[in-house]
Amino acid sequence: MALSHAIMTALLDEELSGYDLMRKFETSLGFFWAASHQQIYQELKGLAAKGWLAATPVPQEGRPDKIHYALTEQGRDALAAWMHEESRVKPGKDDLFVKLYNIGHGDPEPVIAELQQRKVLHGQRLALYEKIRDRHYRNPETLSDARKGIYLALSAGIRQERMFLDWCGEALALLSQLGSDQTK
Amino acid sequence: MALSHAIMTALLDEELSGYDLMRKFETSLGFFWAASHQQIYQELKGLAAKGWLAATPVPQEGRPDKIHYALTEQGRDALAAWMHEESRVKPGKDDLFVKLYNIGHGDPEPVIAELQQRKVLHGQRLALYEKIRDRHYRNPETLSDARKGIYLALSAGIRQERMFLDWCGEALALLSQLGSDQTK
DNA sequence: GATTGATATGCAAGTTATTGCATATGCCGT
DNA sequence: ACGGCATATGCAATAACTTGCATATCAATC
Repeated sequence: MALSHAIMTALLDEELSGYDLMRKFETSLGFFWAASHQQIYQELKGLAAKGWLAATPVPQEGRPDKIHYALTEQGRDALAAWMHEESRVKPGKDDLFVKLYNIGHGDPEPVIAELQQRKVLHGQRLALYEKIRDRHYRNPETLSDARKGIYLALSAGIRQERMFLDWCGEALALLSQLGSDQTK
Repeated sequence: MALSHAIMTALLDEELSGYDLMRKFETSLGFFWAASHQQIYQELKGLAAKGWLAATPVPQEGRPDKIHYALTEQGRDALAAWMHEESRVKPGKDDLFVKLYNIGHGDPEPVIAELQQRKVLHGQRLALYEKIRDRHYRNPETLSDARKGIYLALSAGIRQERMFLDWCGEALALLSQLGSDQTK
């Protein structure tokens, strides 16, 4: 249950609403942690009930009222304690790899098509991440401690996208041969 | 629900028991799809009930009886149809990246320690995967279609491990500076 | 004028995955 | 003799996550 800790981490320096958090998870945090708005709102309630977050309703005009969440002392302590626990890793899951295992037993076309889509997708993401790095994280050594951590997460994202992009190239090259000398 | 399809893919060429599958998921298939034995046994029951797998009890002496599962015609059809569906991707989740975001607000020691562990882990995995590649997948172009797919999955694994290993190096280099000029 | 999209939060039901336990036998080492 | 490990399958409870729906207002677009 580390979604709670990801949320608390996002609240280290600023108060945010569920909606704000949702957008954070769609962009920066989302590079390595996916969460839907339903999950976030539920988790926020749970964390507030536990006393790790403090909820403050913020009335608004012209748009729906929102609720600001802030880290409490207890929340900070819990987060600090969590830093000493062993990290949990859930490897990703991707149908495409299962399909690759399957490719000898049927039409390889859909897999090739998907690989081409992925190549485009990862190319776009790579460009985006590199843009962010070039704008805000030019010289990693000179960054503040907090920003060094963020830079490293970004760097992992960049490396991953580039890796996947290269691999798409290899896969398409190898499978195009296969596509051509197959009878079907 | 693509675990079912991963299982069926493993049964394309051979009958296997739940236990056999479990070991496959711990090794080769496990490179990109994680599943516990509880999940596998449950899924097998479901697939047999659906008619996609045929279960055959195999009495044994000296050890517990087992159940062999084989793909049925229906199962093959379902798998072929699934190949045309859009792939689902679940990105992985890793506490370590959340902790990196957190690193400006406390003791960076545990994160550095974990990075060192990861470096070793990914180094070992990389060596293992490369050994397999060098033994069985030397010349990708000359492989059969089915094995080309498996080679590509392996190649992705190798690239990922190498990428992560390199990144660990970058992270440790950057964070060692941080560790030294911090007062605490 | 009507649809779409952004803002903002939430319930309910279902699926998927994890954790912990349970059983039963045989082999291997000490 | 006894503990631990491999073989082999499974149940039950909980946690985590997805899917579909619901509400309400304002701004912008067609």
